[in-house]
Amino acid sequence: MGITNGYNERTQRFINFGAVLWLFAANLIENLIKAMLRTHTCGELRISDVGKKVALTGWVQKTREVGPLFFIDLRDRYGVTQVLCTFQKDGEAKSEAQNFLKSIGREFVLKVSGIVSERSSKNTKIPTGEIEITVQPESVAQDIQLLNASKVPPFTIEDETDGGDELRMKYRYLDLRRNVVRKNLQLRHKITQQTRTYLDGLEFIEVETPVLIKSTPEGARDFVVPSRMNTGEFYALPQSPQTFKQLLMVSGFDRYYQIVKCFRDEDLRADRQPEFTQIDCEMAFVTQKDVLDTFEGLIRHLFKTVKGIDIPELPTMQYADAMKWYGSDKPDTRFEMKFTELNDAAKGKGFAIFDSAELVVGICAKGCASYTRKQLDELTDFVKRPQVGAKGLVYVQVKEDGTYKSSVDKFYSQEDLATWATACGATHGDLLLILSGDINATRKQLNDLRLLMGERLGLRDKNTYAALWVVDFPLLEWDEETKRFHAMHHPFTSPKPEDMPLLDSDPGKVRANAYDMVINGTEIGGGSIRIHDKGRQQLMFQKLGFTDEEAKKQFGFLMEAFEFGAPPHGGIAFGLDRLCSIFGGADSIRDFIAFPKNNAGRDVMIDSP
RNA sequence: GGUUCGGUAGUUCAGCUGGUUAGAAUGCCUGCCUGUCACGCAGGAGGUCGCGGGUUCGAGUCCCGUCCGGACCGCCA
Repeated sequence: MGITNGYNERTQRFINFGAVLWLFAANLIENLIKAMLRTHTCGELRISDVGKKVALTGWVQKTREVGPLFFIDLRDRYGVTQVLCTFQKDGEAKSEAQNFLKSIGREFVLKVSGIVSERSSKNTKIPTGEIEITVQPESVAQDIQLLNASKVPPFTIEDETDGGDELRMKYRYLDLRRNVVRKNLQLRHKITQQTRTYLDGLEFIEVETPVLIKSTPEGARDFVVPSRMNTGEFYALPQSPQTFKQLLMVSGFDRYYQIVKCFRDEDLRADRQPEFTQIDCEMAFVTQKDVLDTFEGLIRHLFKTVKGIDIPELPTMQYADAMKWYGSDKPDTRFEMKFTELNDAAKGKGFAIFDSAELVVGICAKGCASYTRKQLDELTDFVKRPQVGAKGLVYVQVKEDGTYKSSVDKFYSQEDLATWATACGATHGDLLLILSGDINATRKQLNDLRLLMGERLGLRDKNTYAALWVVDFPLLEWDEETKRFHAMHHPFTSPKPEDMPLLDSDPGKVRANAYDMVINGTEIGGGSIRIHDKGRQQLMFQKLGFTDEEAKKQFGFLMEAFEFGAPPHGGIAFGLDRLCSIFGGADSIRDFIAFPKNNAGRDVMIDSP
């Protein structure tokens, strides 16, 4: 039922009440329609409504004049309805009504009153295509009411707009009139609404936390807000409500969530905005498994209710395996093309580059043996770009006749190459692509190449979804710049108890009770089981290089709270914008945000900052 | 901070090795058209080739600088 249907059905029944009342009723409708701006939306009238007197409002999508026929496509967010006014063809000068209609331009705002009629020529492409609203030429002045004129819009308000990104951002309010962008925001609405439904069903409570808080030393740069009442002092905007949600656990809220804006003052990307929205969640008295189960449930619920898709149970992958097999902590598992490490097979044959490499690792691109020299050079150029940073690329073509052709034939026999091919699972017609060098850098480079090949081979279909958990992240990460360890997730993440002894001897090896949810190669959410013990939290701060004083100044409130009966707890936060873009099949999150910022963090519409 | 691609009509773009008056599509304006719906047909208007400098007989085109936009690297606990 449409938003205005209630009135109309009642009225319509009234009309049919009896012949005696007919005139009275017709009069009443006439007056009601005059008083109301609209009785229906532009998307709801059907063949069954023929004969009704209605009033519609909306924007002029387009006008068409075909001899004495004058068509107007009237658009609102519900759809498009055609309006028709038929003039007599008498060869006389144009009537006032005709001139008025001709003066109506795109995006003018109209109220149109008229009779729903069956079209003599129907349009099967739109839901309202069987009907049109007819207006008599002599009543145009009363029935087509100009509510507001419009300048000619700078780009077409159509699904396939002619407008470029820059212009669309400057006139974002016009861009938002387009179906595609509006649908993205409706998708976002549905995701947040279903998130609330799911979490509410599990006794989660949505609690708002403050936006003016204090600066944190670790993590991204903070946005800062000067305080008028405390001269020279500043608030920071939250990068996440992390400490507050943990305090809510201490308060006994037990299950909290919040769909909340967060702020990070870092450079932007297609999937990164300085202000973004998280689905922020925390639970008390839970193990890691409880958290994973609960939020795997959320994501399955969203796929089901929003996309109508039943996704399979989420596999779990160790961080170490993700790095080894995919060279990334957010593997795109829509396709295999796993890494094969070739150190044993490739070293010791006199090829200095491989011999001196920490890692020799390859992937098998199915059916790509026929790549030309030019295509292979292109791949080499790709990995040698500064953004990827490889020194070179070794390839092995497994020819259809079972012979091997490689860029390192000088050093390796056909038998050597056969060993590689077998290890990589390559058969006739496949192409091995091999990189070597420092272990972390090489994995990262091969990851870039793997994603490129996946793209080329059409293995990254936007309508296919592969979700998984990546678990057992390292607790700490060495920072070359500051020459110290810092928290990979955040300083409140609990180490795995069995790895605690390593904290002194080999801190980089300590694993954390931390996990990410990854969909199609995008990190969609991440969280951890937290430390809830003051002593252990203090120890963590020490390991991170905080003095006791600094720790107390920064996080004294949290550690003091831990002294008042903090329950074991853990949680997760999802990036709502990214989730929306994945559900919408887009690479950029910008079209899922009503008013996004550009590459330079600028809002070009309001011209700020 | 860096890499890279782009900036030409209202808009999206083409414009070769530097060479006459810078083109197309679409939008806009005018006229015609009795069933259009990406209507059709005929005509018309519309340009500081982002900006500044340089090379040259001559620059939209080449060079340098700069501004703006996109993608990426660094960064993003």
